[in-house]
Amino acid sequence: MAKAVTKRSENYSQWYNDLALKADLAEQSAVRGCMVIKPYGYAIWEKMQHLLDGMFKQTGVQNAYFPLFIPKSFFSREAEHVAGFAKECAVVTHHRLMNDPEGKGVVVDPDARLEEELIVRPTSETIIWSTYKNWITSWRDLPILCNQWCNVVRWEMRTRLFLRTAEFLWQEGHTAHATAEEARARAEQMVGIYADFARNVMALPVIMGHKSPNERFAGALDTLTIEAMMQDGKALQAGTSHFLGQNFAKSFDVQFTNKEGKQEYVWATSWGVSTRLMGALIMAHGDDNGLVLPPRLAPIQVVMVPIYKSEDERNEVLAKMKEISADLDRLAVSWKIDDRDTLRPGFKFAEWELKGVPVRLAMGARDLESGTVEVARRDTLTKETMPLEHLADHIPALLDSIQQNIYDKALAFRESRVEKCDSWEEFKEKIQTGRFLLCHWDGTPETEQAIKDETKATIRCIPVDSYVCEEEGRDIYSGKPSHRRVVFAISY
RNA sequence: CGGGGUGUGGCGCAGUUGGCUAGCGCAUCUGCUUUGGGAGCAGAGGGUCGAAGGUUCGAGUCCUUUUACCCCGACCA
Repeated sequence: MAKAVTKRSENYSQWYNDLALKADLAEQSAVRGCMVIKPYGYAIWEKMQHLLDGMFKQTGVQNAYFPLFIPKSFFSREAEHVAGFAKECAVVTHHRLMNDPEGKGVVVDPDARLEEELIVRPTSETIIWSTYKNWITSWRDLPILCNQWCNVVRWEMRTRLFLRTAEFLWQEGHTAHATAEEARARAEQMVGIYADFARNVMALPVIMGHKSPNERFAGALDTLTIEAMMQDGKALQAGTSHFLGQNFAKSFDVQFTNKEGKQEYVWATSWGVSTRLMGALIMAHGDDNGLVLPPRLAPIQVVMVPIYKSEDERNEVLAKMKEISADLDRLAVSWKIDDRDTLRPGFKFAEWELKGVPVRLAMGARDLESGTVEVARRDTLTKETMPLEHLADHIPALLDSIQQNIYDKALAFRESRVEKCDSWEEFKEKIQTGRFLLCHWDGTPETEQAIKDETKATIRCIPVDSYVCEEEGRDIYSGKPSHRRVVFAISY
């Protein structure tokens, strides 16, 4: 096991990469742009899946599964959608291999060319809407509320663990509604769930808002987003929810008979979060000692490290730890006793810190004598010795306090880097220092593009629940009139 | 696709104007001592130096070709 990760302050991206590797979350695969998610990383992802899935189901959403392959013709029905994804699609052209006639291994059989190429889904709107067409005839069939957990492929030029990989895991929800109002409400409801999940489970303060037309999903009329600030002050889009209007219904001819007996196109939404959330977790909370997991997401909430000199001592400590673990089971706290005999305590301390386990209990001869245990918390790296008797009752409160503290810390960090800005000169300078700048914008794509070209900054969102600032002013760049401030930042 | 960089045991690297048996740290294995913050000592194993061709008495080192990966742009959750 290597020593500590690269210092966060020295090289942020290297720190990030180091952390993902050394905390045993994931590694680069030999396959171009692809990632292997290791068991520990996957355990965290599974927990995210489980919690989100529960939240979806409470709103009536059901899980389903649609094919990985999309016939090329489906894909090209919605013009804007194609334009948005065409440049990053993997395409299946053949269905058979053969031995190389010249004996150089295996080659693609030229006779096995597909009549119609299949696109490996970069997102499933098209295949799903071609299916929904068969499901929907009457207003009684609506709404349809489906979600799928799956992988998608986007052939990115440059990739980074979790943040941007050629293949990634996500959930995508696709709903069909009888009215525009209902669809809009659903899109808002789902982004609300994402915000709730980010804030209360991931301890990630996010800004909820609308995307500007430039940043909108290809084919959407409105895109809602949650935007988080990473510890380098850059923005990360952590989840999106789209109001698709009738675009896909029209492209795939999905109509229903309404209560008045008239044919109408259905209204659609889609929404998703991906394994990118894992990247957000690392970048928002991690420190120089490694990952910091919010207790509600930690696969292991409490790790116990025995300290001993003899076999007898070892058995005695482990027996006490078994007792503690029984209490923790009753309290639904997940735990692990690290009884590996080949590693020394100091090593284990460092390793579990690297992995971000919220609470560590250490117990040795000293504690056996005095009936105590050492309790260390990951978020503050502080330790205290406390009597064994009331330990179990103390743990849930401690986990809550860690959860809250991680959120508060991230929020305070963001607050310290969000500011209003009304001068273009100041903007150009400040935006490069990792800040969210609240500025006036004239509402035109041209202005946003010009700002992006000059500074790389984009409108992260037009906020709806924090930093809302409806006031008259002048565009930071063009000087034209504006009615509200929007959030500008450089993003991942 | 444009600009820059790197390929040497599992990982990270050194290798001088071409020279003798290719080296170091980490990791691995064995033994003993250790164990309350990433252990110490002793020993051992592991390499066709990215690939192909060339120059030379002699190439990790020079030349040509090629390939892979990384970083900075364009594209993006």
